[in-house]
Amino acid sequence: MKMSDRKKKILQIVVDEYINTAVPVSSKSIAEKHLTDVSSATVRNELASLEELGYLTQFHTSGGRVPSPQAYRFYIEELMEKGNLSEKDLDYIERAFSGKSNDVEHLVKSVSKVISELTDYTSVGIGPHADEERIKNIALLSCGDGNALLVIVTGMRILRDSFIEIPESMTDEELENASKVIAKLFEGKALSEIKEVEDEVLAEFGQYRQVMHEVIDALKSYTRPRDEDVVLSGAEKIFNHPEYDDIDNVKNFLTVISSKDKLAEIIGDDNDEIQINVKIGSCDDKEVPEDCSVVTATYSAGGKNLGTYGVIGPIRMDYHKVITVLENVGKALEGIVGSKKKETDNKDGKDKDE
Amino acid sequence: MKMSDRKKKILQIVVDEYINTAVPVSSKSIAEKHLTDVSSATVRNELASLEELGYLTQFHTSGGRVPSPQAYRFYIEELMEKGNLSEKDLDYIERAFSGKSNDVEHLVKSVSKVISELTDYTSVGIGPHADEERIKNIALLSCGDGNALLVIVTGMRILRDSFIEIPESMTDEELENASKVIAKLFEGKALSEIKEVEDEVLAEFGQYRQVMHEVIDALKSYTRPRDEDVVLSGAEKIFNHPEYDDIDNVKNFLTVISSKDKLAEIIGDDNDEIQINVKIGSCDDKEVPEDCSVVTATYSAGGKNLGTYGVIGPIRMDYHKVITVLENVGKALEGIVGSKKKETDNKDGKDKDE
DNA sequence: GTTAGCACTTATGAGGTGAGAGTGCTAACA
DNA sequence: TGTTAGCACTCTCACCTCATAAGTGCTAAC
Repeated sequence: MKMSDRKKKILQIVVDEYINTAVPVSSKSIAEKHLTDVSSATVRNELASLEELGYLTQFHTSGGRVPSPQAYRFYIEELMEKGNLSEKDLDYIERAFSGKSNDVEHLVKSVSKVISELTDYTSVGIGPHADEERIKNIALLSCGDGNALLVIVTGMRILRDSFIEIPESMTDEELENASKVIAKLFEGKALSEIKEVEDEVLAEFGQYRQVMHEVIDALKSYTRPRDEDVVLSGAEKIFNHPEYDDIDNVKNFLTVISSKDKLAEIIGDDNDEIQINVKIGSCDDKEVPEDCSVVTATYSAGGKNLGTYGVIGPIRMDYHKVITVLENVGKALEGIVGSKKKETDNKDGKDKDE
Repeated sequence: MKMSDRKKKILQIVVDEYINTAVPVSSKSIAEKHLTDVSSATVRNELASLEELGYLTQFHTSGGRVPSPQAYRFYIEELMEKGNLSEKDLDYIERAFSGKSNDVEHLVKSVSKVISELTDYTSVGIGPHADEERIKNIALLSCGDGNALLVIVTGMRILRDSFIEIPESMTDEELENASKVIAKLFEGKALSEIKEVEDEVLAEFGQYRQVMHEVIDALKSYTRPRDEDVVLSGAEKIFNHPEYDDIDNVKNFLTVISSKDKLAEIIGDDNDEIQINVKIGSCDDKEVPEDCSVVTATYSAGGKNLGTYGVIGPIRMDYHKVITVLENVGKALEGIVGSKKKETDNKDGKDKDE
């Protein structure tokens, strides 16, 4: 069966209406409010046929129709009317990101918060993979009790490990020297390259091979994603949506969002090439809880990955709003981080003397 | 009216029973299960009198009785039977804290997790005030783009700030020297003492006064409590308790626990001298949400504050279990951190050369 | 292809009922 | 004076019924 224009129009009305009201929509209301030139009976015929095509479902015979996941997908891809945010919202984004430092933790938190505030849904953010970050500085700081703190600074991110054990015989001065050597060795390297230079580096450290081993292990550990990189914002926002008047839904939802692992899984395996990715519960992705929808975007600026951010909420989500917010936040980030990047590059150019 | 022994006994039965079953307890069940030597009518008379004293309330005439907050308080102070944890639980605690590093973030997280797992309630932890921490090491690490990272290491805690701006004219070498001078200046000082030495320190830095200003500001900022210090564990655990089958209660609860500020307020203003502190919703503390109860303990080891930890849940809480867990975790921490402290002290002694 | 009309289905809410649980009170008893 | 049996009273809860409203599917006519 072909999708006539009228079918599309009606489907769009159903989805729009349902997103706004959360009430199953009836043929009568469509005919009265939106398609005044035909009768409810005609609409009814169209609805029946849309149902046959898999776009609509009914809870019970007399309950109006509700869009299926397939309908949402079609809506997002073809039907949704484009439009931008209000001045107020754009302003909010602008102000939120002005004067932010280049610390990745702050960035992830504030991006996540902005998205949650503007969309009125719970938002999740996960920082960029550390793999490709290049080491800017690295130091071993003595703690005076047989331990040293390993600090690693990269372009967008400060990493640190718990303490590293150092031999009792190692003096503060030796530690300092080791620190300098290590800094020289690793400066400019990406974390993903550590493995490749491992053997070479170890060879240089005859006496303090063990310390170096620990340092390398710590560095390698940062290429794995960490719980701390996952940020949640606006968990309480789900209560603003009537599907979460039901305790079981809340339970389900809360169980998922209280596990950073699960969140990371849901958000994480995005295809980087898709700018906006929509996963609808159970049908697209078995990690996404049933009855939930996840919309994510992976941001980057100046060729640098800035992490993946998104919104998690009911399938009946205001996709238009959410997608528009995600797009605009992306643009804003690109602008701000992009301009910062430029400054940095210039300075780097000046400073560099190799 | 005086509290006869029998009244106490009956009150204890009511509280115990209600904590276990969450069902209002009736005179009949008390007479049948616990006080077989008197009739339900007698119990009824006692219950009526306990109600008059303010220890019990009824939702409706035929609904059995429920303990009032006052009853819980009395129960905790006088009636509750003491007893220790099972071997299994003690083992769990033991294992959880073995091999932990002295990084405060890890500590707070794992303590909070252990408490939540063992009590089956949501747990909150807040790290120790940084005020009294003594600086062990401090460094400025160049990031190569007009910024430097300030890293501060203290005994129990690693602090770090976002980047600090440094003058363009400052070379890496100068920065390194400044870093060394700063380390010497502040080593051994408590964060709370920064203010006192501020002027003196600034005087030493003719050329790079501005950098020093930023460093001092950053240091001072750490004496204020920060959101990041508050940790939440087992939020989903509330669903294991029937009072949270009600959506409004869940909403209330979730709204509170998703704000780190609110959590800090609830947990934070403990009197340090009280080992275990119980706050019952609205009657003890207006920060604690109504219908909620918060039990906290402030831990310390070797004279060092280790933070405040606790449990938040329904007023009908298993106080005995919770308090026992908190006590045992406290003891375990004291043992472990205490022994670590000793090691550290010895080494410090060796190393010190002033 | 569209429409009016009508029978059919189902949710929802009001109203009623009986069982069950628990209490308060009273009068009798030790 | 404390304890008890007995009984009337209150309140919840589950269950049923019933009327209503909303919405559909189908059919026959346009």
